[in-house]
Amino acid sequence: MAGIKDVAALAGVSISTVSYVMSGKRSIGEATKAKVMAAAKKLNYMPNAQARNLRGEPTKVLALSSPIHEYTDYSNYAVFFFALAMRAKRYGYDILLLMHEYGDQELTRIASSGMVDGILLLDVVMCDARADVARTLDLPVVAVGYPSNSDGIYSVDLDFERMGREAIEKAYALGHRHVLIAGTDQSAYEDGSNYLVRFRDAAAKKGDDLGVSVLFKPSTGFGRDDVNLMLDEALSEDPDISLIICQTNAVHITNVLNALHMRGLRVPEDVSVLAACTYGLGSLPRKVDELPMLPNETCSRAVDIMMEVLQGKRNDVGHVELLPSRYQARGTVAAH
Amino acid sequence: MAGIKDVAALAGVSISTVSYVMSGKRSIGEATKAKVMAAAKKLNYMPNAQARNLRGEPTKVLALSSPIHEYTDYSNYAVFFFALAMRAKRYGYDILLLMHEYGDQELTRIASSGMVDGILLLDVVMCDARADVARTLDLPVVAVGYPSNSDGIYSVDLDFERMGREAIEKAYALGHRHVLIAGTDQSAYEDGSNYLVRFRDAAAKKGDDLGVSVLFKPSTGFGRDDVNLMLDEALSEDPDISLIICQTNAVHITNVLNALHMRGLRVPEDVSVLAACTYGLGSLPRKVDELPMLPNETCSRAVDIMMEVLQGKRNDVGHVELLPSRYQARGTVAAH
DNA sequence: CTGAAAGCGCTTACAG
DNA sequence: CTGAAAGCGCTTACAG
Repeated sequence: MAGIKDVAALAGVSISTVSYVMSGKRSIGEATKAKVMAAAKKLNYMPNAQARNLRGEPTKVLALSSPIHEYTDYSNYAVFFFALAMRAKRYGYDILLLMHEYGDQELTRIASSGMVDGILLLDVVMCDARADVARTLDLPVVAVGYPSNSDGIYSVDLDFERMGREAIEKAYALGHRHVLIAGTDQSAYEDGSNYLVRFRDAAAKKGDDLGVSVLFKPSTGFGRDDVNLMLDEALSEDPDISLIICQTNAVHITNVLNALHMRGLRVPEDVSVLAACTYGLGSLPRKVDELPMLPNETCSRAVDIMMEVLQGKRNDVGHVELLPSRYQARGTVAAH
Repeated sequence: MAGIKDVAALAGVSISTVSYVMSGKRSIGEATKAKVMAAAKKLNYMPNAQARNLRGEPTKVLALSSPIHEYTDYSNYAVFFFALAMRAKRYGYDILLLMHEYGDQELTRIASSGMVDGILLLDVVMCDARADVARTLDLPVVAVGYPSNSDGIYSVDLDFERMGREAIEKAYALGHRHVLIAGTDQSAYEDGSNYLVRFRDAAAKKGDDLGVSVLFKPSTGFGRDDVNLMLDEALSEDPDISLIICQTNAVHITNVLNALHMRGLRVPEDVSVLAACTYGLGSLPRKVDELPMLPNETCSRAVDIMMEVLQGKRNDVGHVELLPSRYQARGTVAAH
């Protein structure tokens, strides 16, 4: 691995000259510059990043803390990963992956290692230990997700409470008075998975306000039998359900549609179906009205904010940015 | 951010003493050690990784090169990501993500930056430019996948050629003489996606040897209509097809099963269905016989080999390790 | 049992 | 237009 000394020796100049040629921070005689360039190219020289970092230059690496849980859905995760990484790349930043279950220790370790310029947080829970640790670090932290302890970090998220309210308002406007929220795994709600809880609770609250009955059923699984059991329970508790909001995934929703079909219920004539907080259902063969996650939007924004902070353009730690979702109509929600 | 000087000052000792206490590479008086530990804890001190690296210590970071293509399936990717990252974590290594479309320039940059101890390659194509670059680096490179230019790196992969042969051998043994391979997107084959090509070509070759007709149909999409069109074409070209090998994904396979059902064809009585080179179909409601990818096995092995190389335990660059797949019988393949 | 000093590969004031 | 030297935060021979 060629170092700056090797290049200097080969070009017959001092190492500072090599450094200045590489950085372009000083005007250099054409002849010298050419010699240095030739030597650098010949030796395949690139400055050692560690040495630059020691001098206080940015590492051009962002840490991405994304703890893995039992119920972690790899495919949804990947979308966020990629979105963040792609955006970071546009700014010349690489991503260092941290996926410990307990992300907070990890954070301290990486922050003091000096290997990254900032930290991105994924899979944020309502009360996130990492947000508290962030306060003690002298590195900027931007969360995709909105913890309750959000001072000390920057947060970007969809406005899930608004999404929950809008879903029920829309239902109300269309004449629905009995709504079922078919949720995902119970444990995800108990662990405080941010968006699930916010959406559900805001929907329930709005239901109370408007006089819309909102029944919540977490799922025990996504298979046909699980779905049938869930529907049996729900319909026996409230036979008047006319709108089902699925806060789940493609497989589950497919099975819900199948189950309704089997019961002779037409969509949307008899029952309306809406997917909320879901990913990329648009590419599936079976279309459903959707209040989708917008991972690209949130992740892009998170990286943009990180860049603004790193460039010293903002100084409002604790700022929370909530983006609106976009309703995708696909013909499965109708008036009742 | 507290440095070694701060700790030394607070503890009233020299920085070398602090260093030795932290590393444990020298015996230190109990009193001094206690003072240093207390100071370090109080200041939340952790050694700066950049500085250590400059001194030649390992960075404990592995680069993961995983170029993104148009047809990249995020969810499958994620499985490999996670498997590699989890295994690396067991050895105390973090992962630095590189996802440029042209991974080779990226590789040179990272290698000379000194930020990583080694490089892992994902999404390897038949003739992979990155493998050639690897030769010029003085960092170990381990590929998950088996390029044709595999000297200069270490490679780990499933034995897809063997998998292809075994699929046809099994078909032959069960009396099938007309087999359809329903493939994924044509472009994936054209780009030389390693495993797809190896499996298909080995299957075709074995078909020739045994007198089994092997028809290959790439897919134009995974939806119901795409599948029906593909089946129409295939069955008109060879009406005697009795086994369909799907080299695709869950959505596609589901639609193949549906399409067969619609045509009044029973599985496996009339047509057998086998999934090959697929991911985690076991968790889907609809079970299918499968020759699955084993991402955990391959990725674990890749990281293990990387560690062996880093520890100087092996010196056989160019080594290729091919792991056998495991046939998962689930009742959709029968005698004909 | 502990410390002063060299050096890892760079960048950047300070000189000329 | 170019160079000699200090220093980033560590580790480790070299001394005592």
